[in-house]
Amino acid sequence: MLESDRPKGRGTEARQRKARPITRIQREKQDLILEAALDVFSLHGFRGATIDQIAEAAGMSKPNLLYYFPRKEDIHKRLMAGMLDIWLAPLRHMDSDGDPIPEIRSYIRRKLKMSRDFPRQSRLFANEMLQGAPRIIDMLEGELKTLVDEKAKVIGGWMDEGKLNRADPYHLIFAIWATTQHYADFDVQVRAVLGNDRSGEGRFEDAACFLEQLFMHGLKPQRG
Amino acid sequence: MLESDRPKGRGTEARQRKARPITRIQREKQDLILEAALDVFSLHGFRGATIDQIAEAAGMSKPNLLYYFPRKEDIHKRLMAGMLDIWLAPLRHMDSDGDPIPEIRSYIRRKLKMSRDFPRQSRLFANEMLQGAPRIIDMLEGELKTLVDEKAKVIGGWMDEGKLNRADPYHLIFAIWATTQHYADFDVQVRAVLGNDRSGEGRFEDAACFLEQLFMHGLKPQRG
DNA sequence: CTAACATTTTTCCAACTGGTCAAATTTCTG
DNA sequence: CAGAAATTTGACCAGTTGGAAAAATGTTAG
Repeated sequence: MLESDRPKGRGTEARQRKARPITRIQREKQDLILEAALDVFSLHGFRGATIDQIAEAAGMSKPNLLYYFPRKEDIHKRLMAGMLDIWLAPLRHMDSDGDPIPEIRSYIRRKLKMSRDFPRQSRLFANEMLQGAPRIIDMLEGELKTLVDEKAKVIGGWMDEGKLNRADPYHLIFAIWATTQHYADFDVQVRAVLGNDRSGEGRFEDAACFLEQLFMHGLKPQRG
Repeated sequence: MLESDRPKGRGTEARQRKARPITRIQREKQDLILEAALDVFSLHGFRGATIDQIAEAAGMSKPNLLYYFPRKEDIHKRLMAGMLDIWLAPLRHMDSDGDPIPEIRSYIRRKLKMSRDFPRQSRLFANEMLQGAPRIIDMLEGELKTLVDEKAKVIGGWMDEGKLNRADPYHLIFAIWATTQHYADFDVQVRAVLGNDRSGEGRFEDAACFLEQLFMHGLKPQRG
């Protein structure tokens, strides 16, 4: 039987039975491990990543790593939680009392900034999605859906007021997610296509301009 | 040392040393294997997938599978080639002599159809991208870049003629890729958010309508 | 039918996997 | 500094992994 299908019995904090205060070393080493694990998991996915890889990247032995996170799953779970906060923040921030056009414009910018500043988190998320989101499906159907439903209603309201062209708010959100994530998740492809010249820093500025234009005006010229 | 980093010496067709004609059984079994492997690789990525899984999905023993594809890599390589054909076809099909607006509109439709009809290929591609495209980086910088450069020039020409709003053609292509792939790669998320009601057949029709509207008109109403 | 070839199965292996355990070492607290 | 607690290490384990070898079984052209 494969390890990813096997049900796990115990909870996360197997080692801290008596809720001792967390030491300095504990915090430092845990951060070190999570940092290394983010590299590895975001590159190979849960199944493709190994504890040895993570331990080596964190500069410690495997048993030592397992002292802090008794199971591979535990590390992944922690990363997942942190990542989801980052991932959801830009949408959470969209203000129903603001002006529709600037609100959406700045939502796009925030989401794109997230792709630039936290590409590994984005890829971690993408990896989980590709695998059918086995470890966060509940969160998708709960927290995420709730948030999206709420924001879709807001956007729909703006459209009712004639402040935005009528369109499906859900698919609009999908489109923003997709276009912004692309620059983190498909980074290699973007670099390969743009070549070395335009794949550096200016890349994200170009993307921001383009996306703003796309979402605001579309492609069809307004003279015919 | 990890298997993904280890250099491989021999070529693909280790077993067919004297170029014998391919038998009926060979073709059938190879197809069966590739079909099964597409399931597994697209779900777990190269490192996460195991030969055992593929063999079981194909209904044969592991050594039997290895008789047809001596190395795990060989299967993946074959899938990659087939996938790239499918992946590139919609863009190849865009006609520089056609009308810009309808051409782009139908390109979007073709690409979205690809996501609907070949989601596993799309996810296989996405998996490879997330991992930094180690096995197809040459193809990206060669074949793909060439094609995109060519089509970007075409689109740029259309813009020069005033038939399209001015925008960066490369980022336009990225946006079309991103938005259409999303429905294959992030299928779970889309389903989770839309719920059971609207996540069925109509989903892709809704998406097509939305994307058409987005790329043609954008969000800003044209009365101010 | 039968020899030559193609296919399949059985057995096996060394490396890697996630994880355990007890002993050794380091760090903190009084 | 001493003792207790926290941390690190090395040895180990059972299951999995990609793959090899050879024997056993099918298939087919002459």
